[in-house]
Amino acid sequence: MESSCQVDTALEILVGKWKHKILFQLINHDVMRFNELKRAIPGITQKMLTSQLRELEQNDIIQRQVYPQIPPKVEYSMTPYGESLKPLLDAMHSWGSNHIKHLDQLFPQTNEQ
Amino acid sequence: MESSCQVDTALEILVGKWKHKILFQLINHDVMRFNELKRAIPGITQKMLTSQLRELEQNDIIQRQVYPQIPPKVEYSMTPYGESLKPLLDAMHSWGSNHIKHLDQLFPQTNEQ
DNA sequence: CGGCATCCATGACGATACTG
DNA sequence: CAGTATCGTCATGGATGCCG
Repeated sequence: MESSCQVDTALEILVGKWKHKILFQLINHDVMRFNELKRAIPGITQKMLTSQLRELEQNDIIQRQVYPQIPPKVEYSMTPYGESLKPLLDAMHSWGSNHIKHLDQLFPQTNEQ
Repeated sequence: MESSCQVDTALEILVGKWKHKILFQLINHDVMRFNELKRAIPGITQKMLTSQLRELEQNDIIQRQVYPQIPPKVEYSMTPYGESLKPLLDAMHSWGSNHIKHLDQLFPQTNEQ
């Protein structure tokens, strides 16, 4: 286990343009259905939502509960283990917010989105 | 300043397959020259190293010191502000390491690299 | 030594249509 | 409702060559 950089491991869970947004929703809502997530994350396509959910599920970050009925019903929620990501996400959010301010001090003119 | 997700901001500093490896080196070495970094990060190309260093510099994470001499000498180091990333990187590394173990418990057979 | 310019491969991501 | 399948696009990253 080369300890050089398990940062990659953590990053792989979070990058992808959508994963952390999905997690943000699930952390704050406990349980959400597929379309509920889709509605909550503007711009995401079914394809992306599906694939990202699958990856998060495979990493035991979220869990998927299927109700075999018509119409189908699928619920997503954080796993207990997945909750361990919250402090990290909070820390990143916090650092990110501060970074915006920092850049603002450095370049007062520019407006970074 | 929509607070929905400044996680992106933090991620943008760290993703890119190389940025956090560069930071890892600079955090542990104080000052490094261009080729020193290149040697320390197996597989990286000049192009990538250059571009990533530029981006980190623009975000005030690292600083670049040029010595106008022949042959050229350029030194890179963390900025004081850049040091504020260290706790975050440590937390990510720590979580990542633990995640490897966690996956190992879930899927004892598989060997994730 | 420390770059920059150019070209190219890959895969992440998006748009759209179809299905149980 | 919650997907799968297919196709297209574009940014990221890689290989190579030239330069002060």
